[in-house]
Amino acid sequence: MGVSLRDVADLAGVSVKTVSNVVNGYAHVAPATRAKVEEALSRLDYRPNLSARNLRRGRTGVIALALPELDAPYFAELSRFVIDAAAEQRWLVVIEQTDGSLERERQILDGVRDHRVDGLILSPIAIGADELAARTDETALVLLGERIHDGPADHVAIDNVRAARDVTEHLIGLGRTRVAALGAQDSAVSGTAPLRLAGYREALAAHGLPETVVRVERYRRADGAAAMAGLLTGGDRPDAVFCFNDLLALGALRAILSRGLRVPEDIALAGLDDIEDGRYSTPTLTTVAPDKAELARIAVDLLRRRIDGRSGHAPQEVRAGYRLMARESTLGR
Amino acid sequence: MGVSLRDVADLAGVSVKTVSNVVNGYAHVAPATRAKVEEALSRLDYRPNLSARNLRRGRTGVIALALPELDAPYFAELSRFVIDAAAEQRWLVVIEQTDGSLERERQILDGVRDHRVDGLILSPIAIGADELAARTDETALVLLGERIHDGPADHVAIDNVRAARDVTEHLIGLGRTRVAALGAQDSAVSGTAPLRLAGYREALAAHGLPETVVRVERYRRADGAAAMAGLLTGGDRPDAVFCFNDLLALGALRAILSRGLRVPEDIALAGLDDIEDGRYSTPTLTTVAPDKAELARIAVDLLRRRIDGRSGHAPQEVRAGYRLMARESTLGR
DNA sequence: CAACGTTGTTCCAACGTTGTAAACAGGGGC
DNA sequence: GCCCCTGTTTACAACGTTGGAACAACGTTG
Repeated sequence: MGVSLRDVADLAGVSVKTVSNVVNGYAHVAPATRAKVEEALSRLDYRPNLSARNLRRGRTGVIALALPELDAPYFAELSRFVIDAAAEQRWLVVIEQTDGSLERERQILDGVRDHRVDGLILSPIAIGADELAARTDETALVLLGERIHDGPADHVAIDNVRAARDVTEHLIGLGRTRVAALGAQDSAVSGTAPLRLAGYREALAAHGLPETVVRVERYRRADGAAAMAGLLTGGDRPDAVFCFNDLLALGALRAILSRGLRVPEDIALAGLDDIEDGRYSTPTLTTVAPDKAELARIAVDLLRRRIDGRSGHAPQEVRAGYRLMARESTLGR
Repeated sequence: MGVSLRDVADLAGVSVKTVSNVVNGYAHVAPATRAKVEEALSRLDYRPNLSARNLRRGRTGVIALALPELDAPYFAELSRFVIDAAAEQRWLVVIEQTDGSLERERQILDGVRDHRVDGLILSPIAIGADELAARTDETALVLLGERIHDGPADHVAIDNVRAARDVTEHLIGLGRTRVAALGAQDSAVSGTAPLRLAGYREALAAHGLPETVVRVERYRRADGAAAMAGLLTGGDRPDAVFCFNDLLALGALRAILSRGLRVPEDIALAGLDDIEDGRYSTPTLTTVAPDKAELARIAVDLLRRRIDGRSGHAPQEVRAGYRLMARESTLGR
């Protein structure tokens, strides 16, 4: 093994505890002693053994971030911010991928128990509020990016309903009347899809326009392309499409362009997430930009409070900001 | 704290060590005893405390993956595979982001996080072979995606020179004669850029064609767009461009299209990495597809060997496979 | 100058686990 | 009936750390 407190203590000619005190910044250490110890510390290049420290303190200094898939750009971008925010608390972040499967989400929620992590930030897809409420484990938990009403855990997200309504209003504001929604899901118990759908419906209802809703299995480019292709072969072609995330929109864009139609002239297109790809597509993609840094910061902050002291008992519900980013895909004709 | 071996032992009426033996699958435990213990284990829902186990065993069960930035799609996709491959070894993966800064790479190599991780997979950008060789830390290390000749550590990558030559040959094969390379770098001591540049040069030289090399600061879409814009305002417009990664290519694509030029009719375009974005851009992007799953698997495997037993002493150099993916951006005219 | 408080340091125990070695029980061979 | 062997179980120590009690040294106060 490496250098231990005992080694340092021997070299400095003091007790192990004194070295520990120096390392931990305990106040009452004589300057001379402190100097001796610090000299020894740096001579030996001492690094605390964190397994031991954690065993003693009952903490691991590691939190888990569980999300559907790391290679979806939105989650990759979000992870980056979470890692950075966690680094400020001197936490390491391990990433778990659920693939959106209920199985995996259960497993992770459950497996958090083997004391490997102090807390968990979960971006749930499949699991329901009731099941979450029923969990016995007491590990700190923060839900990210989904709204489980009156949920059993702290939760941070943007206002999905309002964001969806804003985008839809934007499309309607262009003068489009056949506005489709792409990205509804059958399975999602409590995901964001129903919320975005609700926002879409609110906007259409407010203008007395008819709904067209297309379902998808997952939220990848391929799903967007396939769904869009279906929409284009149908009789009544939409003149605007709100995709529930940017990947779907980019897939849809591809499907539209490859059929010789134009965006935005023939079909205006908008997404949600503001992934970087959408800023460089042709045309660039109108979208909603959640404040990812804020989401991450809040999530880590909530987790810190839960871990530190019981931060009040009632689960908190925090909203992060977002901005509508109008780009080429919804320019007026 | 949670349930410990002692609790289980008390309930089962045996010693702590016997419970430990059952948990660890030790052979010589009487069936009756084993049954009793297992009953108690499940009654109490025992989970081993990994801090304690790791302290005892001198392992943490965690490896670090250090890469420039998680939100570059290539690294996000790669991370996914690394996490999956590590999961098979029952390792958790913590991700560190270097932002390609020498500072951060040093910091990570040196402080490999105290004793927090058993090994490190590093995708280096800035650090040089000499400095790597000089490192004192003995944590297992595998380099990923870069070729440091006769390096001091295990290393896995695709054959960047050959891959770059293949792409360039492909462009030349279309009948293009003014083939530019986009993505050279001044700073990189030993990055992939010089290797890709070398491959490009080999191909051009073989056909007696002139070189055009454009440098970039970093490998993001914005850099590709800016560099391409520069290339287009110059006098002698290229009729084909090999970008050193897909992000650069997508940025370049945007720059070309926004000037009213066509791809591939006016300019054929190819990248390298095979990120998903390039499969859905319009036109779709010709690229080299490194076998990311294989890269990850090999990296984890090399690391496992280093960690387990001293796996021979000579650093290994392993090549992963790749495929040229010809897509719309290089269709014949 | 004795009692006392303050400051600095050490000793001991404990966190939960597992390797080592020793103790123990039962069975077979003499 | 004794001994040894095998199989099973246990006691103990140790991994490196830190909280708390104990203790030593010192200066202050009555």
